[in-house]
Amino acid sequence: MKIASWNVNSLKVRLDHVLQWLDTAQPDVLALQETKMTDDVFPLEAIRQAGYQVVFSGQKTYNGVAILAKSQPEDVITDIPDLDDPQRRILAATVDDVRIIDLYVVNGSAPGTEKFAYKLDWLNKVTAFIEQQKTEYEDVVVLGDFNIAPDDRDVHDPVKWHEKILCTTEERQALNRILDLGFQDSFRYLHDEDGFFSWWDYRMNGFARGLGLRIDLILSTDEMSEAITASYIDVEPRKWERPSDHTPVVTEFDW
DNA sequence: ATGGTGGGGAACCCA
Repeated sequence: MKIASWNVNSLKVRLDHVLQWLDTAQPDVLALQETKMTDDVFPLEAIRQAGYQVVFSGQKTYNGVAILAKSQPEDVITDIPDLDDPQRRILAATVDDVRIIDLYVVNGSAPGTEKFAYKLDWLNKVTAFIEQQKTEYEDVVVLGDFNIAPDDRDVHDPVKWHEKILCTTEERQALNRILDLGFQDSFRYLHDEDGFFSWWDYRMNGFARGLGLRIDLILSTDEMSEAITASYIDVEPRKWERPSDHTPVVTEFDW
């Protein structure tokens, strides 16, 4: 089972990239973030014609998540307990008996801001939801744009980013609380080197200069993690014309 | 300390 995640930064602009990538990568599951569109204009037909079923939760202008899969995603959840939130950042569905939880984690702006407090509160509530889902479903994959670089290996310049947004101790502790529920960072399960990134700022020519962070993650339960056969970041789409600022991350399981 | 670029949508918000 091949599972992928990609923050597309507008599915309207990036639809051709997604279709192109699906055609060659052929994942069983692709979780998208930042579709930035309402459900009534979601490009259902184009995705179906590519051989994928899809469920989605979108809104105007911001956020928006979708799960594309070769099998029909079922038992869809878009809202979680104690989080009465118009922002469409959460989508859970079952694909081939694996519970897929697609997250577009709050960016958080900067430590000390209201948005940062919202990020930590949001992560707390999502962590409780993941804990609940883990009791209901045996096999769980939590993936998406976490907007957290797990540790300094995931940062091109850890000194410059020290305690900056995406790299603060509080955010990393929040991620660790999810991992402590019994998940592995599937990329780290196979690779311990630094210098692998999934996002580069559009500004200051960040991609060409290697100014990246690894903030797009695929977490798998400890048991599923033993079946990981490959985990990697596909940087190719970041080189395409008019790219997303994120590139797809992929994990393959013998599952 | 600031601002750079890109998407959305039509003046700024968000990242």
